[in-house]
This record gives sequence, structure tokens and C-alpha cells, in this order.
Amino acid sequence: MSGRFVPRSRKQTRATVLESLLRTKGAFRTDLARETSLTEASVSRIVADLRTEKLVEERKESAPHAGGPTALVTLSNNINVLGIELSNSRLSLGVGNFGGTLDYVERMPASPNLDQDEFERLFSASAVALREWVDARGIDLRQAAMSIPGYGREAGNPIFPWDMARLEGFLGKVLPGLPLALTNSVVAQAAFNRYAMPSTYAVEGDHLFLFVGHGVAGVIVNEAEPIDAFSPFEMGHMVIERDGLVCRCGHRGCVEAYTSLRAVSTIIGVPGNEILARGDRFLDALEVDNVARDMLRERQFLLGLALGNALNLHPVPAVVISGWPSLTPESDRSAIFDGLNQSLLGGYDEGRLSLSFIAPSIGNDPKAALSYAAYCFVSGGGLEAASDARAMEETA
Amino acid sequence: MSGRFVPRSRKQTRATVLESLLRTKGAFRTDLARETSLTEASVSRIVADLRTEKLVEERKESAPHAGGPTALVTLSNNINVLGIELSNSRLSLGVGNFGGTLDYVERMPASPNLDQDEFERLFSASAVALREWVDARGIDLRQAAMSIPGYGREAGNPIFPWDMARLEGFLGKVLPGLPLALTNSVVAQAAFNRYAMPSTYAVEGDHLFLFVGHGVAGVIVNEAEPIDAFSPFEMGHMVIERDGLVCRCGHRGCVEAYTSLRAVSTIIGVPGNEILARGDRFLDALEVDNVARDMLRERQFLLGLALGNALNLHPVPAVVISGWPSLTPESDRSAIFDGLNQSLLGGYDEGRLSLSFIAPSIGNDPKAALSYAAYCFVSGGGLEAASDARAMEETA
DNA sequence: GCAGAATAATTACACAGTGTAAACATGGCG
DNA sequence: CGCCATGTTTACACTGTGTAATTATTCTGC
Repeated sequence: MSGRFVPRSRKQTRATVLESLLRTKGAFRTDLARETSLTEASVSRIVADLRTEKLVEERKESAPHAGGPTALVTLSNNINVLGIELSNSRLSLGVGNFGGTLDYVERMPASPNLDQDEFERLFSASAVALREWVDARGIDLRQAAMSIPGYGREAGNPIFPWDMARLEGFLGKVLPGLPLALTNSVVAQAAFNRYAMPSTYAVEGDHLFLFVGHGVAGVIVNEAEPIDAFSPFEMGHMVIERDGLVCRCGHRGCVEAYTSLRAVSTIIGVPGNEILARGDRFLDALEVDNVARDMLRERQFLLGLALGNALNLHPVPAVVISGWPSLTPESDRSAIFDGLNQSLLGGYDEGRLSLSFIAPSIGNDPKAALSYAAYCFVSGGGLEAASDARAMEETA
Repeated sequence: MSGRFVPRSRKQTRATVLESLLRTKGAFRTDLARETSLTEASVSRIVADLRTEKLVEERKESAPHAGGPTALVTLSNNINVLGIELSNSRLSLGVGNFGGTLDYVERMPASPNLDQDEFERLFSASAVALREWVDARGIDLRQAAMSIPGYGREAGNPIFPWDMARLEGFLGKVLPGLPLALTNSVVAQAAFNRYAMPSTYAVEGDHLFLFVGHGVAGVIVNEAEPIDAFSPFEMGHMVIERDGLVCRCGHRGCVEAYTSLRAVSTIIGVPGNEILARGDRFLDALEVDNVARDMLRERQFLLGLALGNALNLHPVPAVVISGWPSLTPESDRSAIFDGLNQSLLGGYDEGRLSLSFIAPSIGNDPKAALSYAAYCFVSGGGLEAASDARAMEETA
């Protein structure tokens, strides 16, 4: 009841408020105060600050009942961010604002083995065009983010074995003065689902977002800590079958060797990117034989087994799976639950673990990187790089 | 350089300072300021506060050079905490202070199947004796902690399937007004090694403390965040062999089924508690045959495999293993590294992962629970329960 | 012994960010 | 048109911080 003084830094409170706005696409002050655990007085001050900086806007909107809130606070659509997305088939970049629009986009085909020299050549040309577009409209880019499959491993990236220091240096030179964040594609996917597709993504609270694509990786999305909300979760290289199938990582029996898009495409004889492109009911349309179908069930069983193992180590009340398993018929998908039942302590129990499936989003690159860029901007409190750098020094 | 205002709550700063003192067994103010990232001014104020509350003491101790520090700050030995430790073979309780002494101890044999009724009977009697002892000396207990094997799982404790709410209620009644913390035995072990045995425990920075006993479980010890430093890490029920050995959890192929003390004792035909009691070179003394020895190597291989899997999910730069593998000859122990090599991404690399072994501590119960109680007291900032409760309300 | 050097420890001060409570604003309803 | 219910802002007191000046302590060299 007492509610005494609990200090937080200016950057942190601003970040909390902005993240809430990004997630909810606008909120009344009262709701903001509740979501951020601040008093209305504090929200008032922060919103006033943000408004003078033109980071947020207020739109008149009155509630149906007497004395309701008067103005809806939303993020300003004048803030623009840049997203760069690298995938196995193409490189794309785009500019967008917090409204979720993609105002500028360029997509270039790229090989899965795109090397760093080639990337720099490709991107340099694009950057010139981008700069022109931006300058012509007087747009002020505030944050850039690039998502890369396999990014973030200590041991180096097995998919794109690039030199990250060189990449940062290069982008820093080509995009001078623009704060840059690199991240794993899965993290960007999670950000996209959280911020750009809140409707299809009904999960509340802490959960694991697991993406089964070329790799098998996930993110722990921590709703309780609205900022620093994404921590990576590498599941693809858990060995579940000793002396099993060879994986591209060099080991044998990894989850990825069994359940990646590549493994599945071998089973059904369809190129990986086509599976996702066909979307819903990709199995039905294919008339796969029963042998292949049984194998797919088996693979999903293994996925469930590995997921159970992972959840034993890191318990989470909900899991959202995106990727090809979301496209299989529910009767086949049940193999995942069978697998869970053989590893998850106490077995699978609807009350303790909510498991849901969302269709993998395809062809909307670079919206994921864009969402992540928005998150990065917001989690920095929307402060200028200069004051941000000072903040870094403080903690050092 | 600038070092601006970075607010923290009073409780948190106090906790940071106290934890540092608990870990270092006393420090000069200058060192304290460095360790806690506070200015000497702040340390001065906090230490002054703590001293008036008689939580810390200062002992004159001059440095060898001119103008050195004058007084060593240590935790007051007047603060007493209570530790209760339940193991497979006995129930023990003891009172100690921050000096690491165990001033009162009672140990009762208990079966691995000790049920909650019996526990309450046993403990009620002990509590009376304890209360007398405490009252006779005018000792003011500040915190109690009880460690229980298998504690902390959502799905319930498979080893001691007690009702935790009932346990808390019972202890709250028997030990009125005494803050109580329940925890897993492994967490207590980690606290013991961190606070009571800093000499044998040369690991710096974040690491995983893995205990291989009746269960296989660990704790992530986070040195960077001095408070809230222990987060549980359940590895024992990772399924590494489909349709493998039956585990007491009901599943098949769990790590625990292969590498627990129970599994090992079956292999070599010696009761589990005796293995640890024999200590060093338990294999040599036993003259186990080559078949058994190979099996033990195999089991350690599996442990390494599982550990690699776990580290892929949750990378940590160092691992400390305590338990029977610490007692095997180094040539056999190398199987752990072989296992790691088959699962850890990038393989085992001395530069990226430091793996060390410490002997399992045996027969010093309830010192582990005592260490954990000290940690709990300290991480609450040494504040009275009343103000602590208020702090809880704030965050709620 | 005693001045001086070197460092530690304390204190005065300004500042930032908070919550409380009071004042002010807004819109629906009788 | 005034009342009421609620949202929003503002005045104020408070806490914990860092900076910088001040005071304390101990060793060194003579």
C-alpha cells in the first residue's frame, strides 16, 4: 500500500513507456501507468517530455463513460527506422515507421553462401539509393537493425561465417551516425510477431518463441521485463540421438539434422523455401506417401522430445512454435506432444504448458528486422546516441 | 567519465555491500566501493548505517603503505541464522553466524522416504531444544533456510513429495517471526561453496555449479549480479537415450538414470553414501573390474554429452562439477570432455569453457543451508521483515 | 619525534526522479 | 447550467546519488 520511492533511471522509465506504446499501438495514460507500474504523475511527466521531443503524439479520443480519458497516446509516425534482413535466399532492406508501414523496400536475390565481399558490394549500391530516397523526403532515420541467420554464437556463425567486427565497421561507414543493432533472425521474428502482429499472437506473459526453419532456434520473450525482453535460445544443436544423422555443425544427432527445413525437404522431395511458400496444408497438396508422412511425424516427435528437454532446463509457461510444423495437420502435429510427454518432467499438461502454433511469416522481409530496429530504438529510451553513449560510460 | 546519477534502491545497495562482505569475509572500504560500483562516499554512508544497526563491525587493520586504509569492514558475528538440511540419510539443523562457525547442531537419521508427518514430529522436538539453546544465550536469529533435495519443480518434488504450503505453514508456526527460505539442496551447496569455501573454489565470473549426486542438478551462479545470484538448472531429466534406462521420474533415458549416485552404486556394488564417504580414489580402493570401469567412463561420457547440450542452450564460460565424477581418476574423467566434444557447438575448447572439479563436501550438513540462509539475509539488505514486507508490496 | 606526503573517510551540496496530495480540466447527466 | 466522476497536471517533500571540499590516519624521511 505504501508505495515508497523506487528509483529508476530516466532512460529506463522512458524505455518502459515507449515499449508499452509500441506493443499496444497506443494507450491512454491510465493504462500506461498500470502497464509500466508508474504513477499517473510520472507518466504525465514522461509523456510531456516525449511529446516535446516529438516522439509521441496525442489524439483526441473520448471514452464512452463520464470523465473518461481524453487523449490516446501513440508513438509518432515521424520516427523512421531501417531494417536489413539477410536470409538464405535474399537480402532485403527497408524503411518504416512505428505505424508498421514499410515505406521503402529493396530486395535482392542472394545465395545461401553469400560471402562478405559480395554483401558489401551489394549493400553499398543499395545504400546510395536509400540515402537518396531518405534525403529527398527529409526523413531522419533513428535506428538500424540487421538480422542474420545463426547470429550470436560465441563459436562463430555456422551459416554465414562472417567477421562481425568487419560487418559492424562496414555498416558504420556506409550508414554514418546511425545506431546499429545486429541480431539473430529468430529474435527479429519474435519482435515482428510481438510488435507488428499482435492479433495473431495471443500469448501473454513469459514464453518461448520457437522457430523451426533452416535452423531450430528460439527466443525467450519476457513480458515481465518489458525491456531487454529477448534472450536467445539455441535448441537446434541439442544432440538427441547418439551417432545419429550428421548435422551441418559437424556433430551427429542434433535436433536440426532431423527437424530443419532442409531435413524435411529431403523427406518430401520439395525445396525448403517452397514448403513455406505453399503455406497451409502443404502436406495435403503434396500427396506425400505414408512413409514420408510417418517420418514427418517421427521428426515432430523428436522436436517435442528436445523441447521437453529444453523446458526442463528452462521452464516457461508457454511456447509458440512457428515454422513448418505449424503447417502440418493437427493429427500429425500431436507427435510433438508425444515427444514432450517423454521428456518434460511431469509430462505434458495443458494447465502447466500452453503450446500454440502460428504460421511462419514469409515474404514480408525486412519487416522483422524493422520491428527489431523499432524495439532497439524504444529500449534505448528514444534518446540520442550521444546521451546513450554517455549512459554506457556510466555503467562501465 | 561523467558518472552521473544511476539510482538504486536502498535495499539493493545494502544487499550489494553485504553480499560482497559475505563473499570476501571482510574488505576495506576502497575495495568495497570498487566491487559494488558505488562511490566511496556512498559506501561510507551505507557502512555507517549498517554499523549503527550492528550488522557490520570495523576492525583496526592498517595497510603496509602510507595512507592505506585503516579499518577492515566485516559482517558482525552477532547475526545468527538457522540452517535446516534434509538429505537422503538425515535431517540436520544448526545455528551459525557469518564467521562460518556452526555453534549449535543437531543431526537425526532419516529415511529417504521420510514423510511429512514424521518430519513434523522430528522437527517439533528439535525446535524446542533449539529454542532453549537460543534463549539461554540471548541469541537473536534473523533468518532461517531449509534445503530439500529436488525442491523447486512446478510439477512437484519427485524425491520428497511433500506439500510445500503445509511445510511453510508448519515452519512458520514452529519458528514464529523468523523469515524462512526454502531452496533446493544444490542451491544451498552452491551457496556453501561460494561463501564458506572460497579457497577451494577458484572460479571467477558467471559459471554453472553442477552437482552429481542422487540427482543431477546445478545452479547458474551469476557473479555479475551479486544479488539474485542463484538460478536453478535442472539437468538430470534431460532425455539423452530414447527408450533408455528407466528413471525414477517415470521417463526413459534421463541423464539421472545413467549418472546418478544410485546408477553408479549399482555398477560398482557399493551403497551410494559410501562412495562419497570413501572420498578420494574411491575407484582405486575398490579394485573395480574393467567392465565396471568402462561403464563408468561411458556414464561420464553421457554426462558430458548432456552438459554440452545444456551449454548450447545456456552458454556459460565456466563449469564446476561436484560429485562422484570429481573422485574418478583424471584419465577416466576425460570421457566427460569426449561427451562435450560431441554436443557442445564448436567442440570443447579450453579457451571458451573452463571445466573444473571439486570434491563433494560430505558430512558438513547443515552448513550448506546455513550459507544459503546467510545469503538470504544479506540479499534482503539485512532489513527487518517488516520493511521487507513493505518492499514486497511496492513491487506488487 | 615530527613535519610532510599519501591516501582514506566523511561531509556539504546540488541534482534527478520519484510518490502524495491537492488543484485543475473535461465531458456526461440531470 | 451546475454537479459529478474521472483524468491530468502541479507543488512539495523525500531519497539516494556523485562531486568536491574537508578532515582523519598512517607511513616515511630526517
